[in-house]
Amino acid sequence: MTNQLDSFFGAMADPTRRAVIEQLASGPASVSELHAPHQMALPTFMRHLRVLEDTGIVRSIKKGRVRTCHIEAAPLIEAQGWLAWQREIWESRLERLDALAKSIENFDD
Amino acid sequence: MTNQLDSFFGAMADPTRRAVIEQLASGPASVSELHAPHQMALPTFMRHLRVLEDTGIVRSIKKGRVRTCHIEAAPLIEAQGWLAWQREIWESRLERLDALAKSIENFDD
DNA sequence: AATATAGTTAGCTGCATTGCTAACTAAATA
DNA sequence: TATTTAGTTAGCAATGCAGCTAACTATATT
Repeated sequence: MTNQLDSFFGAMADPTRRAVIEQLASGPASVSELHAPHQMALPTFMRHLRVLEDTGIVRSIKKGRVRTCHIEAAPLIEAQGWLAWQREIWESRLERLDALAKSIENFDD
Repeated sequence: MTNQLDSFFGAMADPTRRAVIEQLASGPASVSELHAPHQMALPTFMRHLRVLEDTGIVRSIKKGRVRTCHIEAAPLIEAQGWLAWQREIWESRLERLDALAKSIENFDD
């Protein structure tokens, strides 16, 4: 019952992790480059990175002593799809309500 | 620095809460109706509802002894927008890379 | 060979979250 | 008026999460 969405939304709940996504959206980066903008200690930051990797949002390859990270599209697209789906349902419902309201208005004629 | 997105994604990280959203997408419901599909004790469930309300995803009105909940579009739309924005950035980057790859291919001519 | 750099592992702390039960209020129904 | 129903409040226990430091490995650089 526990969806992929669980870990995805959990991962995105943290501003540090969202910032990492934003940075990676414009291209791959090393751990140090990703860490630079953030105040926190490196091990703490690494934990955030690992959450993103465990969720499949980020992948990385280590070459020499540098680990390069890049974004993985699928989970973000899936989450976006879920939100779009929800939205579709409630918007179509609102349209029906709207149509109902209009049909009631017509009683005035 | 703590965005609206923080609490939104945090709220959506829980499957119970996502189920509530799914249920509410097809129309308003009372607390009992929302609680019915879930095993957990009512006070526990109420806490989930409150998280959703605090985040602004759900609103509710109490009439008599019944509290009726309904969905609030704005936060979901905002989150969807954030995801779409990220996607746009990395997709345009991938397109540029693709164009670059093609221009390199042309050296064969 | 010595040093600096990049990342990693282990382990501690404090706070938030998620579950529970018990006991309560307020409104509807019999 | 007594009882049932709907929701709420208070408080406890277990767990998870986010932060830290200290100490370590492996790769470049001088």
